[in-house]
Amino acid sequence: MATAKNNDGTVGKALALLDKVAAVGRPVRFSELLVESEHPKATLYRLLQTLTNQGMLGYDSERQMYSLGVRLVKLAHAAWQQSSLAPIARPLLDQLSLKAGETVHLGQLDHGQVLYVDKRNPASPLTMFSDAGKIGPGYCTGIGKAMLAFLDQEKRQRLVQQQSYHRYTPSTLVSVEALCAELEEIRQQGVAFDREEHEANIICIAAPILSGTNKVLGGLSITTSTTRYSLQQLEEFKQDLLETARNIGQLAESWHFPETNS
Amino acid sequence: MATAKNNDGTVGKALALLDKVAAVGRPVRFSELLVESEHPKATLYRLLQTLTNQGMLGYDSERQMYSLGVRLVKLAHAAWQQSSLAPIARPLLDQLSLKAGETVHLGQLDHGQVLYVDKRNPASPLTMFSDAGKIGPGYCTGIGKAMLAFLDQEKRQRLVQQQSYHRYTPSTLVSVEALCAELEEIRQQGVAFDREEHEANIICIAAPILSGTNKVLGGLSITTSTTRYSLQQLEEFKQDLLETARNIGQLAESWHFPETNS
DNA sequence: TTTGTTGTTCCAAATAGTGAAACTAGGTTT
DNA sequence: AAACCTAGTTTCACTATTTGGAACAACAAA
Repeated sequence: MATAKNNDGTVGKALALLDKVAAVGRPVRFSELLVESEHPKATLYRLLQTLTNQGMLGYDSERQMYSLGVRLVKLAHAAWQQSSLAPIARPLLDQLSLKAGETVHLGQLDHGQVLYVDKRNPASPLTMFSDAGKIGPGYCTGIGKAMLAFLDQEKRQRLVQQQSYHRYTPSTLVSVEALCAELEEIRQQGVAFDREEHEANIICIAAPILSGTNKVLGGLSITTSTTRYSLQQLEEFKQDLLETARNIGQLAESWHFPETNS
Repeated sequence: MATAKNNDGTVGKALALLDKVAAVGRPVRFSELLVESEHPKATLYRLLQTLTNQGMLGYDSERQMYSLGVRLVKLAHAAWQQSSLAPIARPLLDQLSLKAGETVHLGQLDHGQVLYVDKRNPASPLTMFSDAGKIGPGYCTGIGKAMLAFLDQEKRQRLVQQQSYHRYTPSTLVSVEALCAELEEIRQQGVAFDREEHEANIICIAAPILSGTNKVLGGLSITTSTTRYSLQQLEEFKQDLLETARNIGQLAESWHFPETNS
């Protein structure tokens, strides 16, 4: 849940508010925001006004509803392009997904969670949880575990502690100890598996994307369902997966690379 | 160029700065921002700090470079989903693009320009933010003209005046008069054509998406190249296009609908 | 009309933002 | 190695902005 504490003055408050509107997921009334808000009426009101005439929020004056604004979509386009691995990795994702014939995900670390930044699906549309901009848990997805495993001790420790450990399926790892052991295993194997830990029947194999100095830049996975592949069969993609991850890392290296967020 | 004047205090300044970083399009140094900034060093510095630890900017401490942050990508996902026609229109776009066998664009109006919010290309499957979030000119694209044509007199007048009228190709309309005449024509026909006005060899047919009260919600186009279709042949899609646009309008109606920005 | 919502405006007090200037850390020149 | 840049960070007194209680408007329900 942890979104931005109120440190950075007005800007912080404004952005927290944006998050709140985003979290609601639909246009929302002033009063609805007010009850959950810690701000007094007037303050909240002015905050909303500011955001609205900045285009970060949209306001439907007939229905008196606030929603996220188009300016965000524009900004995000730029963000996606310059601050994610996605544009760099694009051709390589295409290639990998084509070769494997399965869905490929590209993710980055964001406060211990996985932020999916791209996805490639060769035709057969499995319905599952993902799309660019979506976030997923770190402790029970292939990409999440792969990234966590290769962080340096200190960061890893911190992030492992702050996972929320909800038991999505019977296989979900729900303790710090279990996760740490798993991460150790992953470090040895070089790849991580999701053994239906997040969603029943969905399995994947994942690898971290590392910089030249072994900083974690992101993660890459091949996802499929148990009706089509077994975990053993998935392992056959290991070499291709690792190679692609390595290539993406190198490409990122030679370009620009904002390291992933703690 | 016109984004946000410095009215709304600190938040406004912070967001303007975000835009600036976005505009550069690559990671950027403090000093580089400083020379273009009207703020004194210290102010700019603190602004950047605030944005950075809010996750709106990323900071690479080794290279001392700022770039847009991942938080934007998350927010945008939500924005795209709740504040654009895209999620509603999705299945209809699929259908239309499949039927026509050509690329389909979905756009909304944003300060007189076209904000593309989705795209469907029958050959290569979409990736979300790669194209969503892009902006294009209003006066020389199919979608742009279709939307402008169906605005009410007053808004249309204002937006037509503030177009930038750059001559992209020999066919580009570069005067208020020419554009107004064209818009009149479009209103009569119900659809707009892009006759290689924005890019050589690229043509399209476009229709506005209207609400029940005839407010402009967005626009829809089928794009192709002159090597494959003539304008006359494109016109054959007119009925399908109009029907899809009508359906999207109705769907939007029955859900929520932030009207497009002036 | 009265009462109850919900959204908007006021204004004195408090807070947060400002920016000149001082400082620090690397690197370059003399 | 001392002097001198240049780029980035911190300080601090000053001031403009933000704050929020309370009053106000607009509208609906009783």
